[in-house]
Amino acid sequence: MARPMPPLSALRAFEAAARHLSMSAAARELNVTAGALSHQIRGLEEMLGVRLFERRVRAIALTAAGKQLYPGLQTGFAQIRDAVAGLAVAGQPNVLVVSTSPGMTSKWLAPRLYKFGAAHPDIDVRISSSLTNANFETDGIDLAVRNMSVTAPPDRMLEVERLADITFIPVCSPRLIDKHGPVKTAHDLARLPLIHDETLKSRAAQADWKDWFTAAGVTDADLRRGLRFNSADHALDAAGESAGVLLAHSLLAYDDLRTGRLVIPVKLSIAPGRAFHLVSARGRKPSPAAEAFKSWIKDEVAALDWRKFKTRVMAQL
Amino acid sequence: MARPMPPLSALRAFEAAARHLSMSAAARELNVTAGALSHQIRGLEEMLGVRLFERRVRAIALTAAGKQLYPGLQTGFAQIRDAVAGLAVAGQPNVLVVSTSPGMTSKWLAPRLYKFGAAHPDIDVRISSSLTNANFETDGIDLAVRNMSVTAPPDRMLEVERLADITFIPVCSPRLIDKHGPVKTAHDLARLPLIHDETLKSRAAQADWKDWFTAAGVTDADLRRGLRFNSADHALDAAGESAGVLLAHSLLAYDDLRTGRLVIPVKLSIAPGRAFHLVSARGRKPSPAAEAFKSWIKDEVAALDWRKFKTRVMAQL
DNA sequence: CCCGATAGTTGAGATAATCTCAACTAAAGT
DNA sequence: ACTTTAGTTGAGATTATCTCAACTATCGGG
Repeated sequence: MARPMPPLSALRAFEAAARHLSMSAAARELNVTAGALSHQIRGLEEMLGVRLFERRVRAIALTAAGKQLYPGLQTGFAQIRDAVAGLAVAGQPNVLVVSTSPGMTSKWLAPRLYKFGAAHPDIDVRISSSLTNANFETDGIDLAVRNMSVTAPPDRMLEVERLADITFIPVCSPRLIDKHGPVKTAHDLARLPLIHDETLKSRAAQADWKDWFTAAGVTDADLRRGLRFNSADHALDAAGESAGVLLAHSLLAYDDLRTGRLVIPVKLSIAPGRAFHLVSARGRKPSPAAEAFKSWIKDEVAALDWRKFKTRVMAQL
Repeated sequence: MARPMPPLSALRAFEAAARHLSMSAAARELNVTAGALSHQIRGLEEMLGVRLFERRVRAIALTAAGKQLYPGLQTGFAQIRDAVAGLAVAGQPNVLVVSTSPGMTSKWLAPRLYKFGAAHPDIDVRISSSLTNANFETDGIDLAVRNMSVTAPPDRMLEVERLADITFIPVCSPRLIDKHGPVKTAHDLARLPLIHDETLKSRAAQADWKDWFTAAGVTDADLRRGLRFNSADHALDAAGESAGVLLAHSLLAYDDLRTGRLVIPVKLSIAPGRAFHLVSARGRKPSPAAEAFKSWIKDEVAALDWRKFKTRVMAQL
């Protein structure tokens, strides 16, 4: 026989009174009068058909039924409070929530965040990683790093600062070249297995292998073949595993290039007219944590040494 | 900055709508109009200062904030409901309350309970499903099926019987293999999207992908990526939908393997030294219903045919 | 022993939270 | 093109929750 659920406010009244073993203390906690709690609990007892408290004149004690009911309610209400409190984190002054793509997160930002942490031990940075743009109004984020067109019209709701221009460069594992023989020209490259990074493909025009080969004057490359990924980090990992040659964001490939895990087989690039941008909500006063982060990330970008990875930009798209 | 607690009825409205992803369905469950829920949730969003749902004209979807808030509320309200329900049935001789995890419930136990009902029509089995261990003293349960270490020290308050050893096997939809190409080795598997089942992660050491890849000799798999679930049934459902490859409990994956919805792409497993156990309160005379259930579930486990799903156990953790 | 303080209860009425209803928008289905 | 459906919104109705005041009875201090 299933009982109908009693009112949640009555259950909460009981839980608080059981925890304090005092109507008065529970009333203070819940900002109501002891009379309110007394009514609530009496009503609960009538509905459930059991006595939950033994009343003494100036004290209350749990009955066996009350002892049975209390722990599950205590845990349940605690979890509800924790869930609400967990959401509150986003508004805390020393918590900074930065939204960016998984590719940018795992291939460039995450490996550097320890430096920010060292420089600003008082600031707790949380990376909210998703393939779609997070919403400043609804998703509790403070800042975003986004891949956007450099000619995008201003959005009245957003402050946007250009951070790092994007070029697309072919990258592959040196082991791929060992396996397939020397690669000197775009034509040579066309016979390698290709990897396609299709991040954003459905939402915005992106440069891809077709653009690269066209700019290089190669018209007969078979672009249907090859692995396709919808996250740049997965595509870069596949390239690192010799799965093929990837047309990669230079910034995201940077660390793998620096370690030698990836090389640039043909030093020709295309510039799609896009850049990573720092984005925040217009009108919202930027917090010191957000200002510190912006300053730090600009320094990190400025500190990158591209001299060993220069390419000739064949086309400005 | 701690937010004041919002009204419980608003949180309940949100939880029901989030669970159904439908205002109409949630309204039916709560016996109110969709307009009532719409007002409650809008008020909750204003109070918390975040959007919890993205509104489409005839549908709603959770925002990131909504996804963050929902699980804790869902668990919290489930525990409150269970606590009230537990009070209702305690003491009824032909009611048997069995506590276990949602994964065990929906992926293995529930599909078989009709057999127990057929064999014992006089016994009313109630499954109390939660992610945390229920308490025999307070939660009104008669028996539990728990994932425990096989070397756990005896608990003076509990009778514990080993039921079914746990191995972790990689499983995925055959459609994932169709999409990504042949998977023959652990290295091959490393490039598939991963699914992480984080049930129990915060409470007990669990085997995970890191353990599996390490045992397989793969040291460069990127384990930060992939979907994460805190309930095995959700993880298995995602795997069935081709979201990736999951390191699953063999027992919980059994039915999906048997039907072919899931396959084992690389037949390598790890054995974490854990097993499902039957647990009851020591000192309490076991009821005939509990004895019948124990006997039945042992028979069900013994009847499983693993011949088609053999794997090589790479490591005993 | 008396008196004041304290904790809990109870009934009546006030307050405000919650709900229904109707009208609306706009996408989906026929 | 029309109908159906899901969700939203404002206004007003309903009812759950609350306060208040009066009460009971124990406890502690003088």
